[in-house]
Amino acid sequence: MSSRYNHREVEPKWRERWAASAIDRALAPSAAEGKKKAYVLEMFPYPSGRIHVGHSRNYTMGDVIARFRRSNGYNVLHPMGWDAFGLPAENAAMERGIHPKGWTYDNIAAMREQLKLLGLAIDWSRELATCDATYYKHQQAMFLAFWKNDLVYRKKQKVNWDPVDNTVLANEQVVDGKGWRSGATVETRELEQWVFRVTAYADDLLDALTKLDKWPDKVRLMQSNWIGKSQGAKIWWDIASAPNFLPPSPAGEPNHARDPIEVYTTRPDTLFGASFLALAPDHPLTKAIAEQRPDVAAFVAECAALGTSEADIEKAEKKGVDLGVRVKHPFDPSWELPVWAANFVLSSYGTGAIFGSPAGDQRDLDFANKYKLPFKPVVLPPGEDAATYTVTKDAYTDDGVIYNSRFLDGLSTRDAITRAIEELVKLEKGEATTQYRLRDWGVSRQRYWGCPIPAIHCAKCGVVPVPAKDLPVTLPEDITFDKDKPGNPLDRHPTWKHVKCPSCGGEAQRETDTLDTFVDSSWYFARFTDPTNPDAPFDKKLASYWLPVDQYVGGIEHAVLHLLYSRFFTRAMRDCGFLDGVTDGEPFASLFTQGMVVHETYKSASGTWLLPEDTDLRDGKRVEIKTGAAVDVGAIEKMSKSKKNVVDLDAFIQDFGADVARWFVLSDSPPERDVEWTASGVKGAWNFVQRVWTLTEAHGHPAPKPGESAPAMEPDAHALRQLAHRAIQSVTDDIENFRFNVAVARGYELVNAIAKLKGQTAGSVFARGEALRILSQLISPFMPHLAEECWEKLGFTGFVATAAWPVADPELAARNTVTLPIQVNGKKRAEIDAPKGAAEADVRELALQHEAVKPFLEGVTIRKVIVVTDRIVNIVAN
RNA sequence: GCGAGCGUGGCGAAACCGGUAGACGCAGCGGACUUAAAAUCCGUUCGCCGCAAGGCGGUGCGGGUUCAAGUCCCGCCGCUCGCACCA
Repeated sequence: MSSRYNHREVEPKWRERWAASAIDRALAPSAAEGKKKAYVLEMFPYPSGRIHVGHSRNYTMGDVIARFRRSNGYNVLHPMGWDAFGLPAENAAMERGIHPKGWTYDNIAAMREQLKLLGLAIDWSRELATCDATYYKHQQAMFLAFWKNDLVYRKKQKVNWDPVDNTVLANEQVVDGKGWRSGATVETRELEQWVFRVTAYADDLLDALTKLDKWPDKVRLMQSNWIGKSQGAKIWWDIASAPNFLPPSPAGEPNHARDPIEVYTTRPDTLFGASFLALAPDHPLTKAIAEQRPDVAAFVAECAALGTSEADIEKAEKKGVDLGVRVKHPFDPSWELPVWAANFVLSSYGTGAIFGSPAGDQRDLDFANKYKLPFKPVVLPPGEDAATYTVTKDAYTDDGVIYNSRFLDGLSTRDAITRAIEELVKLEKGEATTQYRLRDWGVSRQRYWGCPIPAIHCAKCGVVPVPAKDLPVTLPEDITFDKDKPGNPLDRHPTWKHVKCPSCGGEAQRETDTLDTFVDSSWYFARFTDPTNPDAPFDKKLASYWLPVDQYVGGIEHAVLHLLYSRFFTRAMRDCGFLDGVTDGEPFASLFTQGMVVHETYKSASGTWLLPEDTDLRDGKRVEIKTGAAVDVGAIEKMSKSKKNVVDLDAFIQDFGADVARWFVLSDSPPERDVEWTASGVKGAWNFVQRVWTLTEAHGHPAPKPGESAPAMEPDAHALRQLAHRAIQSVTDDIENFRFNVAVARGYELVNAIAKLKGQTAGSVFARGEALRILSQLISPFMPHLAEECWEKLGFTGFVATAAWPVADPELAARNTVTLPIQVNGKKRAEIDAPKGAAEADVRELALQHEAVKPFLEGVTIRKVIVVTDRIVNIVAN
C-alpha cells in the first residue's frame, strides 16, 4: 500500500507542531548550561512586497546551518527581521497614495507568512522592524552617545543634488550623471551633513581584516581596497611669486592663498623629476585666482559641468590652465616650478594638489606632453643604461635606481623615499603621512521614511541634542506626499519641526533630515540578542553571550558598505559603553556570501517582459500561453521583479512544496555560485522527495535505534550499512564546509543504494531501516518537513529536528580494502584490491605480477616502482 | 588601466595535500511494465578506432616542473566581479 507523498498536508502539519513545541526559540543563557551557543543570521530583507524563490536561497542556507548546529547540541539563535525604512515606501506613497507606514507593515505581514511557508527554524519571538519606534529609539540614543564621543559631527560635504526632486541622491542613484527618478542632470552641491567618523577606526578596520579568516578573501580584499591606505609624504611648497591681486597672507592664519601649497605624494623619491604642481579645480587657491581671471573661472566651470559618470572621466582629456603662480622646490629654493590647475586632480583625495613628475607617472606625462612642460627621468629601470634611457610617451612607474637626483643618486626607490622624507623633515618642508581613500560616512538623507535625527537647531544655542528623556523622536504620521511638491515631506510638515530649544527654551527647529538606512542595519544583529529591551539597545550580558554572529550569510553586494558600517558600528558601540563582550569590535566571526538564483528572461513580440508561468515550451520553442506567439528568450539574469523572471514562492510551494524549493536551490551549483532555476532541476528535486517517501513507506518496519546492535547479515546489506555511515561522515563535513551541493549528491547516492537492496532477511531489514533513519536525519536540515514525516514513519517519537545528529560508526565507515590503480609510465593499466595500509612490498609484487600489466613491461627495463600507500602504484619503465 | 576570481561531457557540476577525470542531478538513447500515455523501474551515455577484448586522445591555448598535473609554475586567450585620473 503506497500513497503519494502529500506535501500540502504534511508541511503545514509539521510547522504547526514545531510552533506548538516552540523548538525554534533560543534558550536564555541561564537555561543553556553546558551548551555552546551558535548565532546564525541571514542578512535581513527589505520588505518590498512579495518574495520569490530567488530570495529563498539565502534563508535556506542559513537554516541548514542553524538546524545542523541545533542537532549538534548548540543553543541556536536564528532570528528574522525587517530592514523597513527606505525610499520604495515613499515612492509607493507617491504613486499610489498609500502611507509608507501602512505599505511597509502590509508588506511585512505578507512576507512573514511567505517565509513561514519555507519551514525555517526561526525564532519569530525576536522579530523586529527597524521602522518601529521601539527600535529606532535606541538608535537615536546611540546617535547621541556617538555625538558626545566625537564619532558624529557636522560637515559641509559635496553631495549629488537632484534639482527636480530637491533631494540628495546616493552615488548609485545617479545614472549617467542624471537622477534615476527625475532624469534631471545632477548637480554637485555643498550641504551641511551629519557624518559618522568612520575614519577614526580606519587603521583598525584595515588591520583586523587579517584576523577575519572565516571571511571570503574577496570581501576582505574589497574592504581593504575601499579603505585604501597609502603611505607617503606631505610636502609644503613655498610660493616664489604669485599674481599681485592675491592678498598677502596674514600671519598665523592657515589656509590662505599665499600659504605654502601642501601636496601629498607616495613617491617623494621622484622629487627631482618634478616639473610642475597641479591643483584640483576646486582647490582654494584655484578658486581664489578664478575670481580674478575669467579663463581660470571658465576652466573651473567646465570641470564642474563635466559629468560625474565614470565613462566621462575615463574619456576626458587631461586639461589644465597655468595659474601664474611659481613655487620653490623644497630641496633647492632657486629652482622654481609653475603651478597649474588640472582636471585630473581630485580635491577629495589627499590635499587636492600634486607635484607632477612626468617620467614616473602616466597622467603627469600626458599632461606635460600636452602643455610642452619639460621633464627628465629620475628612476632608471633595471637593465637600462643611464646614458641611453629616455622617456617619451610611456612613464616608468615601477621601482628602479634613482639618478639625475643629486643626493638621492644610486639609491633604490624604497631607500630614496626614506631618505627624501628625512631631508624634508630636516628642512621643515614636509613629513611622512598616511592617507586613506575611506571617507567619513555622510548619513543625512532628506527623506521622510527614515529614523529622525535627534537634534534641534536653535538660533541662539546652535545645534543641540534632543535630551534622552524626550526620545524617541517619532515620525509624524499625518504627512502628505505630493508629486508636485518634491523634497522632504518632514520639512513641509506644518508643526512637527517647531519645538522649544532644550537649552534656552527659545523657538527652535527640529532637524528634518533622517538617517541613511544603512545605519538601521548596522546594529540589528545586536538588537536580536535582546529585542524587546525598552531601556537600552540591548542588555550587555545578553549581547556578550550571543555576539559575535557565528555565521552570517548574505549577498556579495554588501561586501563593502553594510559590512564595513557594521564593523564600524560595533566598535563605536563598544567604545561608547553599549557593548563589552566583543572586544575586537568584529560583529561577524564567519561570513558566507551566497550566489543568486538566476532565470532566463522572456519577452513577448510586443517587447514586454513575461513571467515564466505565462510561457510554455512547445516543440522545443518557447511560446506565450495566451497567444501562442513565439517568445524572445533573453539572457539568464538574477531574478528580479522588473524583468519578471521570477517564480512566486507561494504558488511554487502550493505546487511542489517548500522542501522541493529548499532542496533545489541547494543542489547542482556550489552555494557561492549562481544557480539557474530550471523546470528540469525542479523535477529532479521533486522526484527525490517522492523517492525518499516511497522507500521509507515501503520499508514497513520500525527502524533500529542509534547504537542498536546489528544481526548477522549478507554482504550487500553490510555494504549498505557501510555506505550509510560514510554518508554521515561526508554530509557532516559538507555542511560544515558549505558544500551543500555535494551533500545533496550524497543524499542521492544513499537513496540509490537503499533502493538497490531488495532482501527481506533480518540483516537486510536492519540495514535498510538504519539507512533510512540516517537518511531522514541527514536530509533534515535541507528538507525538514519530509524528514519529520519519515522519522515518524520509521517509528521514532519526538522531532528529528531536535534529535541528536547521527554519529558514524568508525568501523563501518572505514574502508578495509582499497582499490589501487596501477599505472605504467603514468597511464592506468589495471586495478587491484588491497587491504588498507598494505605493505609497500606486497602491493609492489601484486602490481608487477598483474596479468593486465605484464604486456606493458615486456621488452623494457623497470626503472622504479612508486607505491603510494592506499592511493596508487606507478611503474616507471623504458 | 589596476586588482581578484573563474574556464572540466549536450547542460548544472564532482574530484580532499599533485595520485583512477567526469561522482550526483538533468537531458539523451535502449529496455521492462502498459491497449496507449504519464508515472515508476532496469540498463546505457566524454570523443575517436574496433565485432569484441582492448587501444588512442581528452579538463580554454602554448610551454615548464614531476614517476604522476584539472590541481603547481611561466606566457597567452576568453568570461565574470570589484575599484577606477587615489598622486
